[in-house]
Amino acid sequence: MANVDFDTTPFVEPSETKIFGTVETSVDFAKTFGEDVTLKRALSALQRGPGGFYRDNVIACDGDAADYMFFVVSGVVRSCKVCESGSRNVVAFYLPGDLLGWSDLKHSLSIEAATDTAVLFLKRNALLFLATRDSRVASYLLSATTNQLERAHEHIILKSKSAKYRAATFFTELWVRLGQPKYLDVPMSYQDIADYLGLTIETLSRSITDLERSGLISRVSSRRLLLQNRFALGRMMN
Amino acid sequence: MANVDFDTTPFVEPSETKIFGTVETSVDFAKTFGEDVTLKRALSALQRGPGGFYRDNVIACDGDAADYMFFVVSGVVRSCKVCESGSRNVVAFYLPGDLLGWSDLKHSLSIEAATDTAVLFLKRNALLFLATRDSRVASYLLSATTNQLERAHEHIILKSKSAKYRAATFFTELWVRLGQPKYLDVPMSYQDIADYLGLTIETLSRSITDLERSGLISRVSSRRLLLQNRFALGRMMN
DNA sequence: CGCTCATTTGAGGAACTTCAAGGTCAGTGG
DNA sequence: CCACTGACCTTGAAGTTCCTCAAATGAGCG
Repeated sequence: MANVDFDTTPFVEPSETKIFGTVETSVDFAKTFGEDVTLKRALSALQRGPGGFYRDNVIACDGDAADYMFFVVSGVVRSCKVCESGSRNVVAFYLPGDLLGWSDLKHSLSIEAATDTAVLFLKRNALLFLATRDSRVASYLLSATTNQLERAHEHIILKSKSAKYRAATFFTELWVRLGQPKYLDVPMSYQDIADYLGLTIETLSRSITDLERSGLISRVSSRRLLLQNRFALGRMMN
Repeated sequence: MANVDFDTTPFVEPSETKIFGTVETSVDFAKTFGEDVTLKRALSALQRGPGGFYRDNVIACDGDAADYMFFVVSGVVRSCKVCESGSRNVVAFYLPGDLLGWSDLKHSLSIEAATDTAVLFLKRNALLFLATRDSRVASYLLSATTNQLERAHEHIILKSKSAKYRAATFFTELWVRLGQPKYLDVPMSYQDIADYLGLTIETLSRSITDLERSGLISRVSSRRLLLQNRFALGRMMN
């Protein structure tokens, strides 16, 4: 795991950053709940943002009051823990459409932009209150948490596998989450991935080289991969 | 990780097993929701059981339809994944008061008794429907999942630490979950713990010996430990 | 081009696993 | 009561995987 310095660059206002849209993002969130106008209005009432963040900007610190939850509009967000020794664990990556920041009182993880991102801020009290009034919101929140719980369980299991298998699984699942594009353009740094998988960046690199030699993936360019034989990846167990 | 055979012993009826109470268990669950009589009645209407299980009995198989959720009344339940190679991952332990089985369609993990247990079966449809009618139920479900999500995140982080640290943390947290008793009577087998921590049983054993030599814990008897210096455990990082 | 930062590669060492054997304890039957 | 058994835990020695440190290569940018 890498020794990292916190990047404490403050919140970047959306107006400053042309790359982040505003209109479509609200729609993006609301569309999860269908076409109900009242609900849409209630949701946009409690949102702030979207906030734009550059890669490695800190969105919320470990220990901060958990007043807000975060809805990813674009880019990739990571949640991570840096321990005294300086080693870092990336606990999860969040893609557009994901909602994060479930802790009650304080965030127990640092929430950071893994790429340039746009993030919607949702006041958690307001959201939870809304859930008590509208069961669609409540059931959305519940299914969001259970999905993330399932994902976390898979992550736990993954961490007991070999380095090569971890890497292969990571890229395959990322590819699926990104909608199975022709080429996998890996959005986050290899250091982030290594910290997610519990490997050093060197071991990750060697694993990728290894996968390439086995003909399972190929490197089109630095961060652009081609998954050659998705099923062979599955067979390569433990 | 151990090569394990599935124990497919079927459901044990409560009547057959004197060790599992019946009356107090319903109360145990209902008290989570306070004294509301209607709610209590609704909850007990959708429960089946409590079912008694002996150690290593399978409560639900990986792949089974997820019709029921499980509420632990007594004992310890584990959820785990056995992969083709025969290695096993224990993903979580559930203690009395915990609710598990959140997956939608199919369970993706095997749910088993880690000790003799009593488990309440709750029809998931009914429970989810109840949540749409009573926001207290909805918010209970949400807080249960977020707690487990937080626990899973800590588990993920733990799996990147040294063997000694993993063992120390495990025993400390178990001790806390069990209400900080004088002696820690470890309820599950060392094999279960090793599979939870992603270690072999040998490495776990060596780690415990190591912790004992460091004066951090001592073995009172085989499964009864005394946490000597809880704070030194925290300092012993990575 | 020359800078910086990210990634790759190599060699040696540490941590964990594997394999094999021994020890402990509770239950069982002589 | 004591030997026998089997399940579970502990210990030792050798092997493997991954990490650490160091250096080289490659990519992106002014």
